[in-house]
Formats: sequence, structure tokens, C-alpha cells
Amino acid sequence: MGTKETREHSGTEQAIMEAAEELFLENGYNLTTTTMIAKKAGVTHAMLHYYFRTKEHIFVKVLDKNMEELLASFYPVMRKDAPFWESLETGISTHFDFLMKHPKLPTFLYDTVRFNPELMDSYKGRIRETVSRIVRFHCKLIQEEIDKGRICRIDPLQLVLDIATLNLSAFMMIPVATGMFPEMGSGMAEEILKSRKEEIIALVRARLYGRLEETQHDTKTI
Amino acid sequence: MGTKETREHSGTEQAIMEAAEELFLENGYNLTTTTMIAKKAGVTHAMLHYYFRTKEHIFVKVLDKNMEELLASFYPVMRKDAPFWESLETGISTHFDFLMKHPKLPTFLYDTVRFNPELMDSYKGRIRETVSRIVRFHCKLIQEEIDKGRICRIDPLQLVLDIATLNLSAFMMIPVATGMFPEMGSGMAEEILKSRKEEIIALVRARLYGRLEETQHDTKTI
DNA sequence: GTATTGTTTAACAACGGTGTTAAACACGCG
DNA sequence: CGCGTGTTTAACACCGTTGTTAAACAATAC
Repeated sequence: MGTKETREHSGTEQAIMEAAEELFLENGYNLTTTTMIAKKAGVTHAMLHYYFRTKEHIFVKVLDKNMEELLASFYPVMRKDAPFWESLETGISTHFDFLMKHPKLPTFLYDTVRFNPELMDSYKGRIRETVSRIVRFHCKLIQEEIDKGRICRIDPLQLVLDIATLNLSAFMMIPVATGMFPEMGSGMAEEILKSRKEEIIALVRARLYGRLEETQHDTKTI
Repeated sequence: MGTKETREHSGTEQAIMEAAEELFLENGYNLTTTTMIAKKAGVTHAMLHYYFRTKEHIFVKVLDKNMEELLASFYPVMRKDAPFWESLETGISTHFDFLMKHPKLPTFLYDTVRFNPELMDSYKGRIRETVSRIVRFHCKLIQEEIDKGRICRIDPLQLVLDIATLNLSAFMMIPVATGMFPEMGSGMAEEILKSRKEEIIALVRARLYGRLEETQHDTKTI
């Protein structure tokens, strides 16, 4: 059953990292014990302290790996090599597809920010930078389109929040859905997520292009 | 400093419950210790076990209280005493305002469902019932409006998901925002939430009424 | 005053989690 | 073989958490 025999000395470190990543992504820092990691990796818990001195070291390694992937994933979102809407749509779509490949990332980071914010400190700067770049990027594009009268007036920050929260919450709902309605397997979830993506895009498009004349009542541009 | 002197014997139970509610709502079950509750209530931790035998008992009391409020909050959402859109808009608004009064409820229940689902077991039935009633309620109304050609075709489940996730994530973002951008105090948050509510309503309205002819390409009704 | 009852305290037991250490083990090299 | 290096094990120390208990305390009734 164990993977012990297929791994000569020093697949160990790898095995620990894999087990740790899986558990940390699922349960967060506080609810993952070094014993759980050791058990899942098929080693004694003393090994964790031999390879990585502390639990925190292991966590930071997992966090680093995932944060790099996350931050990298934002760059393709800010390309402008097509007309406004196509560009925005592929941006949403790309972001959604990234989350599809890392469905546990949103809850993982959510947990970390809430319960171990100090572990995120080293990333605060880059995150703020990235967020402000995204907002500024879209501010500019949106303002251009508004000026041309092609879309309705909207606060770009609100639009970014719309897209981000819709995409993220689609994945953050998964634990709720499976916990509350266990009869739907993960196969069902995949189907729902696909239609969710279509819906989110439809929603944003309607928001921008629907009823140009009426929708500009109370949203203010910053 | 303590509140001890203002409370004669047996404000204790009350004090414990209040401390417990605050801490459980903030940190969830696993990350709240009985010692923390005792300290916040200004009593020794043995008192918790004297009044409520176990930590779980205290938690269940807090959970019960909040679940009752939550479930009750869904009924006013399903009134139909006005035209379709006004009715839906006040539904969204009512739901949002409820969350405004209980801003920590979403994360609290989210944590509980993910990490202590067994504590939610007693509510599973009522939750499923409520969810399915809401979906059925809106299914009917939406189908009527679609048949009359007043709104564009849309899967009612997706619309309910849109509204629910937009409203919920507005509040679930708060810990992220304050954790990541501590310079914005809770006063700022209030402002943002107010504009968020307007934006969510605008989004849903545009989704339903914008570009009737084009939007019905790939959303399928169940 | 004393007995009774309910409340509070302080000390303790049991457990699980993190991290350490010394000894056992495996392996390549002289 | 014997030696050194790197790896693994098992036992342990330490701490925080939950829950118990016996004794101290307060208040009321007799």
C-alpha cells in the first residue's frame, strides 16, 4: 500500500512536500499537523524536522510555490491584443481556467490571509502592486470605451471586483456544495463550473453593454 | 478593567455566551479555545465546563442562534407582492442588508461547513429545503417573465447563484481587504459595501433586461 | 449559628501537537 | 574491514488544550 518501497533514500523530501502541499491546500496551516503530513508521506514525523526544521518552513515552501503561480497567472489577464470585449472576455476566461487547474487555491489563500496573515507579509507588496496594476489597466481601457460611448458608465474597481468575486466564489463554493449536498460527486461539479463560466461572462457582458442609456444612474467613476 | 464587579453571580453564563459568540464568529470552532473564551468573559475556564459541559455545547448554542436568524432571513426574500423586478430587487437588497447586520456570518458558516460539517448535520435538512424552495420560487417567476418576453432566457439556478455569491463574497472579502490593506479602516469598508450593493443590483438587472435578443445564445433552462 | 445550595477557584489528569536527541541503520570509500 | 556521512527510527521533553475534581466561598433558609 505504502509508496515506501518504490522510493530509495531521499524521495523522502519530495514525498513530504507533496503530502504537505495536499494537506495545507485542503486544511490550511493551523488544521494541518506535522503528524498528518508524516503519515500521508509514509514517514515518521521526525523526518519533517530533519529535512525542514519547522512546520512553518514547509508551509512557506508550499505557499511560495503557489503564490508564484498565482501572481504569474495575472499577467496574461492584462493583454490588449484584441478589441476591448474580446480582450476582457479572454481575460475572464483565462483567469477562470487557471482556477480550474488550481481549484483549492482560493480557499487556501483565504484561510492563510485570515488566520496566518503574518505568513503572507512577504507577499503583501507584490499583491498590492498587482492589484493596483490590474485596476489601473482596466481603468484606462474602460474609460476609453466609455468615452467612445460603447459601454455604459461603470466604476472600474467595481467591475474588477465583480469579475474577481464571481470567479473566485465559483470555486470557493465547492466545499460548501460537496459538504451540504454530498450526492453530487466531483464529476457533477465540473459540469456546473463550466456553465458557471459561461454565466459569469454573460453577466459581465450584459453589465457593460446592456441598456446603455438607463444603467448610468448612480455608478460613479473614480 | 474587568466586568466582574458589575455582574453578580450568574451574569456569568451570559458573559460566556457573548464572548463565545464573538470568538466563534471570528475564528471558527477549531481556532477558538475555551481558554480564550474564558479570558474574554473574565472567568476561569473551569466555569465554561460548569455551565456548559463541553466546548461543543457552547458552539452549538452559538450556531443555533445564528442559523435560526439566517434561515428566518430567507422568508422575506421570497415575497411576491410587487412586479417581478421590484420584487427581485428588494429581495437582493433585503438579503444584502441582512448580511450587513451580520457581516461575519458568511465566513463563520463557511468555516463550519468546511471544517466541522458534522456540527451542521442537524441543519442539513432545513438548508436543503430552503435552498430548493428558493430555487423553485424563482424558477417559476423567471419562467413566467421569460414566457412574456420581458427578460432574457436564463437558468434560474445560475441567477440564484449569481445573487448569492455576489452578496456573500462582498462580505467574505472583508477579512482579505483589511488583512491586505490595513490602511482602510472599517469606516471605509462601509462605504465600499454600500456601492457594492448598488453594483450587484445593476449587474443582475443588466443580466436580465440587457440585450434581450443577443444574450440567449448558450444559457439553457433546466 | 449552621446547614444547604449554588457558584467559583485552583490544582490536576489526559491527550495531542511540535520539536529534540541519541542511537540505529545504510552506504560509499579508504 | 572500519570509518564517516547521511538517513531513519524511537523515545522523550515541552507546551497548550480540554475536561475533572475537591475544596473554598457566598447566600439563603432553618
